[in-house]
Amino acid sequence: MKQTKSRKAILSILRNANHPLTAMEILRLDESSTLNLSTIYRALIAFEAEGIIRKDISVHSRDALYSLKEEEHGHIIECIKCHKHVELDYCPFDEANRDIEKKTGFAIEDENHIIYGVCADCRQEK
Amino acid sequence: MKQTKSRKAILSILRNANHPLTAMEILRLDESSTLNLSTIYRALIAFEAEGIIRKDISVHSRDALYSLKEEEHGHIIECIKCHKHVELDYCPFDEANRDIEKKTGFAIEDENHIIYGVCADCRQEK
DNA sequence: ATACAAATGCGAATCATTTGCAGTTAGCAT
DNA sequence: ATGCTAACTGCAAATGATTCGCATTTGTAT
Repeated sequence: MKQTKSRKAILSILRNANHPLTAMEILRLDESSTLNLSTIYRALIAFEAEGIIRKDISVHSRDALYSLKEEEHGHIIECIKCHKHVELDYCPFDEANRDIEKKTGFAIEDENHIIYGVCADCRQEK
Repeated sequence: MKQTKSRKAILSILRNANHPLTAMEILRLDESSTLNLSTIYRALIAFEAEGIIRKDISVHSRDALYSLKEEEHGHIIECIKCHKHVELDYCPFDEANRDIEKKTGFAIEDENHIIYGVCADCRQEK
């Protein structure tokens, strides 16, 4: 995989953002305005194949979200009523994932970083 | 919400299938060949709003998967290399989800029915 | 420096999903 | 039963994120 200016810029944008980004957001966050959408998509595909980044798709929107993979990861909890996001700074699924690995032989990647639920506020309104 | 022939047919197809379906698959599984894709999509949106069905989107394909919500639910484990699907007939996240609920006040919906990993075969090939 | 595979930019193609609109129904009230 | 109306449907066209073809450029190994 070649180290190009575009790819460095994309990684840097992902690194600086503290939340997952869409391809379009990466385009807009590029200060030099030199990135091309196709290039971004192709780079993201390459990064994902390398295991450098993660791709998430929220059920409520059509576009994919990309974020750097880091050793420690948390999760985003999204309210299915008001779409509010709350961050969880640890992974509560480690144990369950190890259990699945034992039972299925799969090496679980824990790629589902968006957890859905109804937040306390929306629960009360009911 | 009106009970129409189309909607009954769609629910019946979802009920008979023992795995999540795309809108196109529902169309093809309609024996009477009377369903229309737009109708299917609109019905699925309505069902989802009612909380009757669940919508999943795999990171590796472009189309959404729909399945009836049932009291007991399992998960699909998808290999990120060969895209093979394996079904898990129970939910390994109950405990973790209860933990998140306690910590955040969210009522977790456990909507991520697709779990990603690398299957035993693909792990060996490496 | 040279060479060649990999990456890029542009526009055009894909294709699941949505939408507009005119015609049809379910289901409630009379 | 009958009528009414909002909800539903069918069709074709629009949408919009993502992908692709191809000619050109660039990174890096030799």
